[in-house]
Amino acid sequence: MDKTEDKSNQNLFAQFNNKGGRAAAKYSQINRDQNEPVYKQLASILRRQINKGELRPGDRLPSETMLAKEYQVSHMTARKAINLLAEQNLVNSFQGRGTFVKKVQLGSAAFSLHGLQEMFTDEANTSIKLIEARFVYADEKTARKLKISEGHRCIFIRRLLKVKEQPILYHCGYLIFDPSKPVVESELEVTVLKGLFSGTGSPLIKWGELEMEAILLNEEEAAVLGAFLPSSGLRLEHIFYDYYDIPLSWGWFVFRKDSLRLYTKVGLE
Amino acid sequence: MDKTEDKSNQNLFAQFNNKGGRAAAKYSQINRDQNEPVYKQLASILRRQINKGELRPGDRLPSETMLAKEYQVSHMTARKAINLLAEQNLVNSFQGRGTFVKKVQLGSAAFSLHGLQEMFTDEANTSIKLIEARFVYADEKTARKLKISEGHRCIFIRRLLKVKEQPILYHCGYLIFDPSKPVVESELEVTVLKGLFSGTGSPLIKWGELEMEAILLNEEEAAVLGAFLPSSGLRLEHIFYDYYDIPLSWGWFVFRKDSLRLYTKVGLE
DNA sequence: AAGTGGTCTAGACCACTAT
DNA sequence: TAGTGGTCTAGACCACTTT
Repeated sequence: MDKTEDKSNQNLFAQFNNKGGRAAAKYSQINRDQNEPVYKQLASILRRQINKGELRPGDRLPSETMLAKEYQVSHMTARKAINLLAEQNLVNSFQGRGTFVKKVQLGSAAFSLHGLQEMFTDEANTSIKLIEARFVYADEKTARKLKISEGHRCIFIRRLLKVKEQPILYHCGYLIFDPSKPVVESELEVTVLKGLFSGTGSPLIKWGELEMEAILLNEEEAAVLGAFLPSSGLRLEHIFYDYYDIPLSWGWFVFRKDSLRLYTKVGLE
Repeated sequence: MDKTEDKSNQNLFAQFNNKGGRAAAKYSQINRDQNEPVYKQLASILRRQINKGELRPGDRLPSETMLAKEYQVSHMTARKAINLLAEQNLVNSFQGRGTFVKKVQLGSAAFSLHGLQEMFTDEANTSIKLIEARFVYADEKTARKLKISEGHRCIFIRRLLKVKEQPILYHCGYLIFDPSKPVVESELEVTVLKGLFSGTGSPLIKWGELEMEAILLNEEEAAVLGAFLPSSGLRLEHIFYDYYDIPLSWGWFVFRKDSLRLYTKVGLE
């Protein structure tokens, strides 16, 4: 049956398989006395089989019914194990056809800003300096980004984050001036920046748009960040919206190219 | 009971709530005749409540038991709805305490390379030109990246991706020369690049490491990509590993700053 | 002790795909 | 028609937190 399907590409990877097929299952069993949930154990077993090459990209996993029978678990538990692997981008399920091991996909890679969050955790060595905060009237671009009319009153702020006295991150932003919105005052506080990343910040923000791009640092940015010219950097632009979907603030973070590491993995290791 | 918990921050958002508490539930019910699964319907109802501000960041969702009772579904179905919201980064669950609406977290944002995948889908307008492919002996850096000894024989390739005759992406890479590995020949084919992104490529790759950084284009890169100097760009470095966790290839993609858009959203909209 | 999320089951039924 | 994934249930039990 599906034994033949397993055999079809076996030759290329013969070195990985001592027995082939489902004999491999015999080596790892579910341990009910263990604290780890059964579905996680089963997911680990399957992940290990993928890692070893016993299950290769394109291969079909044993059906949920088969897994349930083999490992003495219920259908729902077997499903949960497979769903876990699906969440981890290792397999794909197709109704009526089966579940298949994914090939490595560069397009599924994602660079997280988690590392940025960590910059703020080391509180003892982190300081944020408010360089400037002043009233301005919105120019054309600001008005467009914040969906206000040109000339509307705004607050423009510039801040610099230092870690161990090294300048790391330069932040500029425009806040709509509206005395009825408490976010305006609190946005000036240094804690808010940290809160934005770690999630302890203002609950007035419902959502935000982010865009990252490579830039040439301008003179001001280079000076503030202690970089030479010409020099490249990363610019992270953000617009935050409130619960009416009305923009609250628009701004951008500028990083020296060496102060933000964007690293990720694809596939399984 | 939890009604009091709801009230605690109500004042700030009074304008969003007509009744407050679970009266809101009465407006949306589960429709069993519909094709959409019950758990997705319930997740949508809760998502809508978050979107409207009836459930705000920090608020506790009704317990799974309550949801099950209110919407006449089983415990497991209510859980599945909540898990869906958790996957979408909207809520957090804590055993023994409850499930809470998340605050917007910049650190949880992630920039996907999905857009890159799309560059290759428009096959009619896409062409890949092999600029160079030649044998080289690994220098110190190449040897380190590929975990081989200096002087090991490699193949160095340079390729250019054009979309509608516009140069978009410049790819350089080193492949370990090993006649027994079929990946070497196939890596030279243009289809492989596309496959890497869309997942139809070599199943010999088990995993890969990726790093993105901002760069100043050098003369060669600027010339190939049709950019002026000085000019910034993005560099995506990659190392791919086989099923023995041995490096297969090392290389990098270079983009003009305007040809790769890294955009994402946080929170809910 | 009561309430919360988390796990697991055994069985039912459905939608889809292969044959 | 048989096999696949996908949904749903009613009830059991567990681990944890709050009161």
